[in-house]
Amino acid sequence: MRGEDIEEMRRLPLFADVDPARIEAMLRASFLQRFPAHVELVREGDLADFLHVVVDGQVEVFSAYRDRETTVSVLGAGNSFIVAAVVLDRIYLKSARALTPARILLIPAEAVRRYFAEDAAFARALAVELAIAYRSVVKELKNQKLRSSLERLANWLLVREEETGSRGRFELPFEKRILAARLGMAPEVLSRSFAALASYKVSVKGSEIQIRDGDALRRLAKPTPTIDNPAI
Amino acid sequence: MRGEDIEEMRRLPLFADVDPARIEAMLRASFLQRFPAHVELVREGDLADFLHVVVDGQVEVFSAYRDRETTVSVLGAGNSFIVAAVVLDRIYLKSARALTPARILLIPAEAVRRYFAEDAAFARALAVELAIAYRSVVKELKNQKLRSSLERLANWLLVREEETGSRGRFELPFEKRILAARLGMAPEVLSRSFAALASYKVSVKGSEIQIRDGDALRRLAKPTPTIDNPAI
DNA sequence: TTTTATGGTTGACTTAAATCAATTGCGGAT
DNA sequence: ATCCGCAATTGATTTAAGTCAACCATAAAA
Repeated sequence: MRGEDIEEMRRLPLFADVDPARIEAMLRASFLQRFPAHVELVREGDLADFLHVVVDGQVEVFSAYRDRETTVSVLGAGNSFIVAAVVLDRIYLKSARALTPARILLIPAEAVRRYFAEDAAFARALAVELAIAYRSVVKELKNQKLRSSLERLANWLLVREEETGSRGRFELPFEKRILAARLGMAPEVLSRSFAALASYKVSVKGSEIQIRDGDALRRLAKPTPTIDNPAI
Repeated sequence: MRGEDIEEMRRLPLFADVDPARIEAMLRASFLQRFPAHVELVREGDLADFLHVVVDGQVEVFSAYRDRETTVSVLGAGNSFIVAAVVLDRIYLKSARALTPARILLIPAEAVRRYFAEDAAFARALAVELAIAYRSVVKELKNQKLRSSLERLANWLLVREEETGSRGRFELPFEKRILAARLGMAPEVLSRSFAALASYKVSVKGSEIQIRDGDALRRLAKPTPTIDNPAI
């Protein structure tokens, strides 16, 4: 990996408070690689070989079972994935593919485990990363088990709206069929859910969403921090 | 906490490789408490005050939303819970109640965070604990999103059968309505699913389950390690 | 500009699961 | 042994979501 790239990567939250010399050593063993869209990055069932960090682009994390497939999350710049499999030296539980052309930082699993064992600050950073990841999956599980499709969509829209600056309109960050898989419904159900949200003053024109009555949508969505607040 | 209790607790996986003096200090600040059945141990939304470890008895971890409620997991001796909330100093995402009379080890959150910051071995033990917990929630999310009720029940039975020594018969470890909530279905659906499994040679008599044709059940369940193997 | 491929929408229908209501079964208390 | 209370089951029905098929919209390629 090149010096300037290393400079860019060392600020990742993964390396918070870690001795710079150690970060440097880890990064020197790593690869910053470009992938075209649609490429499979990791395959469920394989032994974890690299810790992945999305530098730019979008990555879809998904899982297939029999003839079904579901999207677990869609990651953007700064997100790392498959940390748990790397730390435990286990197989991947999920697959991942590039949704757009993407740059991914690949840190060899064996290096991650070595520094995890040697460097207390890095072990703590990983623990914090894992704790956050754990909580977000728990929220997602509750979202799935406790809500209908329409409620999941309504809440997703509210979170997105907030994340994009609460200006009452925003672009979908990816295709609707990906959103449908992410929210755990068939694409047709997503279409109909959007149609149903018209009566709550939500307009959809292609990938452009407009929320013309946030309060009405919130009354439907009934958001709760222990599912919807990504910061807690 | 009493000396003999401390002796019993220091062998917990949470304390693997941690300096005995530090374990002792942490345990001296802790409480080993008895709770009667049905008591609420932690409430979703409260700030995490203690790391909980089940010493004996059963604990149901659940979450309520609007007029619905779902069981996230049922824990037994040796399991710790709400590790992530304690490490991050955040609110609980889930509630917990004693399902049976239970003894719980309560380690003050503030002590956990102090030793997490000071003791590298403890930080690592927590990271491993979190990584394992993370992976089990991911499996559960996939189980929910990719399988029907009947498939979830069939796979749960196979896992249980294996865990109890593969002898073709075992007892349900808790009430059927808890199992229904755990598997994400209404109690009536569980009843009907059990009835449907009769044609796969599964007999149910109260809480006694008999699997008379494991292969037939496996053909229906189609278990996959990345959802069903608790060891990976 | 037309063609073509693909994503998205809509309609009709099926299936899975939840709900409501009425019993039944069972274990503990008396 | 009998009663009580709750869990579990069963039946009838509703509702949510998935499926299949046709069609429409849009954007890239010819």
